[in-house]
Amino acid sequence: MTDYNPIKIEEKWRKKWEEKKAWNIDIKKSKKPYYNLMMFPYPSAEGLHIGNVYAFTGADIHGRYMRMNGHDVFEPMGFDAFGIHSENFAIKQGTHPKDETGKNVNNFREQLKHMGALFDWEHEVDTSSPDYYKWTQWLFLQLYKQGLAYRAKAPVDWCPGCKTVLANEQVIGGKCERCDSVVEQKDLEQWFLKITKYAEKLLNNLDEIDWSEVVKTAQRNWIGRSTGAELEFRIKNHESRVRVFTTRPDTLFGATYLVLSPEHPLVSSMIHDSKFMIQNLDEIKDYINDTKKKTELERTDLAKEKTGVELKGVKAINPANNKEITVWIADYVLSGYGTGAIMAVPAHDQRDFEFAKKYDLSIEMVICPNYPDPTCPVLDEAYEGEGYLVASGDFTGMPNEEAKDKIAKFVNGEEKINYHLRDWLISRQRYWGPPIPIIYCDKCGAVPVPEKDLPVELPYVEDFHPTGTDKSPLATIEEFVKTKCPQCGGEARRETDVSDTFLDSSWYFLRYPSTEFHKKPFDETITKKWLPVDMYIGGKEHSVLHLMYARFITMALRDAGLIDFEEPFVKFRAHGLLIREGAKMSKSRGNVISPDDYFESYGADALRMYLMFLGPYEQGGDWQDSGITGVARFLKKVWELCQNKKGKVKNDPELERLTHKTVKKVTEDIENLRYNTAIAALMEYVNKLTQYTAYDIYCVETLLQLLAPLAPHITEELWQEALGHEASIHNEKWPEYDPEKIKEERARMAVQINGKVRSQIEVDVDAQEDDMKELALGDEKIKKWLEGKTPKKIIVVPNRVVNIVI
RNA sequence: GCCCGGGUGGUGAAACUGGUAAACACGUUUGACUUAAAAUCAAAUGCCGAAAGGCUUGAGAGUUCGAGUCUCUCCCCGGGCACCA
Repeated sequence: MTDYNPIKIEEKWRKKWEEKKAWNIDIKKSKKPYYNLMMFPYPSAEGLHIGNVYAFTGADIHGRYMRMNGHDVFEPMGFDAFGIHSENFAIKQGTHPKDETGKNVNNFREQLKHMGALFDWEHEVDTSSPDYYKWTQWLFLQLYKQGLAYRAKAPVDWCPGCKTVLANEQVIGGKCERCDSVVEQKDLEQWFLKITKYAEKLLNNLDEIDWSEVVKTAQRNWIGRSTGAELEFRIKNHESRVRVFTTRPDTLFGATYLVLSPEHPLVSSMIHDSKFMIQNLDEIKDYINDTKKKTELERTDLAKEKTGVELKGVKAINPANNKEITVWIADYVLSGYGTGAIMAVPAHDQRDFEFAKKYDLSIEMVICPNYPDPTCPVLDEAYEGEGYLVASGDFTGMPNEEAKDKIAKFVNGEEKINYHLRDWLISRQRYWGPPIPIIYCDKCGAVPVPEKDLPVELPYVEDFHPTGTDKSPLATIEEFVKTKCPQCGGEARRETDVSDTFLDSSWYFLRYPSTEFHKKPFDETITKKWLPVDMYIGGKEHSVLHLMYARFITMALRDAGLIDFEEPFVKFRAHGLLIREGAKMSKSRGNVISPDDYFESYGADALRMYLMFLGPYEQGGDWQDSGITGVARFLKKVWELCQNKKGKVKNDPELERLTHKTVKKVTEDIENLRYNTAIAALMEYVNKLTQYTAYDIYCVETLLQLLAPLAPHITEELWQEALGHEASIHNEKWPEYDPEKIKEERARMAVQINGKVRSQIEVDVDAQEDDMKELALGDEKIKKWLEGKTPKKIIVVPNRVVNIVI
């Protein structure tokens, strides 16, 4: 009998599988395609992170399970190698991202090969290779043609750390998601993708797709749909109008002032137009300047007291009651949302209430909870609840919900839906990304690079460091910038910004099956066969980034007639976070687990299984250093079980039942990504088997088949070498169970008195309820407890419990 | 503030439609084997108690013969959104 040497057998099978290309499937001819996708990593210099291994193992088990269920599983892997993260790392190391990336990709690939996953390396993708980013640029051009890519001057978020502008989604609480710097606001001309066009579809489709609920809610929150009305206020003695967005038109009679954001266009025109006769111009200019100096973080700090300035001399007219009201500017009103102006109803909005208190503005209650009792409560905070209208002209007495529509109509308001979602800013003033394929010509304006001229190659630039200006380092490369206009042939300049990394990853799943095609991004027939993706597994940190962008791009490509589906991922599951002994793993804590250490000591099978055993996959796991010995012991037991070929004994009913039960349990658990309990069931099964001196070989075969997706190497070795099968276990069909054979003959029942367990009885499973009752009452312990008292009531749950109530 | 998760032994965690809480593992203790250690095997292990028994799923209330599971109120941890009008 040979000892279990995981390192040796894993190396052996790794080689064999690679030689045979065991997992590669015929993309073109496949009859039962199953696209099993996981989020490709960015190849950092530190190498494969244990969190990657955790994520990929769970996804690979799913793929292997589907494979044994007869599907042609396509499980590609690639590298998100372009982008700020790779570039920042190169800067830190004093290397060049291009040299760095090649090295890291090779390192990652080698590490990934140790996992024993189904990865198909013939379909690898690297977003930084010209063969890939050529099509990222092509994608941009398609969006441009559709009118979904546009250039606009807008207030944008600038990260002083990364020295580039960022998309909205990449600013978390006023800070850069990459480097944590507080972002600043700049007015710059940038390229945007019109994701807002799809806001409604992105939101509505969420109800239909089979995705983890966490991610769906995150996206719903982010899209942030709110319905209301736009109302118009006249300015007294002037032709100007102010439009406001409100979700509470029912409170219009209580609007006692207007607030404009300091950036509101009307504000600057008022300053420059003497007709307005503003009395405190200097004060207003100062306030606007102060606002400009603030970062978004300071401006939106909830803790800070609200500030504002009245536009003295300007009055607006409340359209509901024609009362004159004052007009203010305040930085708590954001220019980017709604119309950049609000009607303030201090009685029914907490923010307005605070502002009104501070500046002593009138607070008029128009919604009252205790109508028709005319006494309204005295407010020490805004009343935001339901009620009936008071002091609201003809609407007085109406329930406020009903009044929303009616008052909006009464003042000719317009129904309006607003979204929190903003267009996707994709320009980056950085080097390591695909140059945006646009040429500027003095005569023709912005001209897209003709598709035949793609890729616009990223030149190898010695000094690729971000400049810190609003220009990318490419702007200093004369040979790159200077070009001819594709339209008129005249002198022209190239766009020098590159696009956001998330554009690279927004379509990579379309590329994988078509990597062999070099003249198109994805082949039509193959795409029809393989997409949308059947299962996508990844982290929830990309809920409103990658996962939303990918959906948007898919919708846009569909509308362009390039694909025929609008949701890229039929099923998405978010895995949990892997932590270590209760704490997050991070470089700064120095508590990051190295997968290589475990590949080389316990082996990949033990590592895979331990990671999955830690807890429910979708919930995350807490790595305990001492824990891996448990699965290592288990694998050793499995090994030994297969070495001693015990005698053939058929029809041990208890063992047969357990075998079928285990098949059922493991099948259901794997299907639902509950790998931890699947492993527990296998452990129980093995513990039982080791107690037997003889059993049918079928038991061991079934065990290995159930274990194969979790521990691919050891099961292959035992299947072929110990049990003598010629073909791979991974080509075996997934075991089935017979529901008839799971049924027990006898059952243990609890006997309770007033709900407390006092004894146990054993019964035939198909016994009559009365027999169970009788057996319970006859039990010695129960008799003692009853002491001759007559039960008031006896409840029998067959094969479970008898509860005697006295 | 709003929206998702979650709170169960010393630890990671199980528990089907409400029906014997703590499966599976780690750790610990004891014993066997060994000169010894490791490995392995066997036994014990929720808490209190010598035992009988009592108590126990974040807290409190409720529904029920019976609640970790359902309802309500509240507390704590993780995450998302947020002066969004």
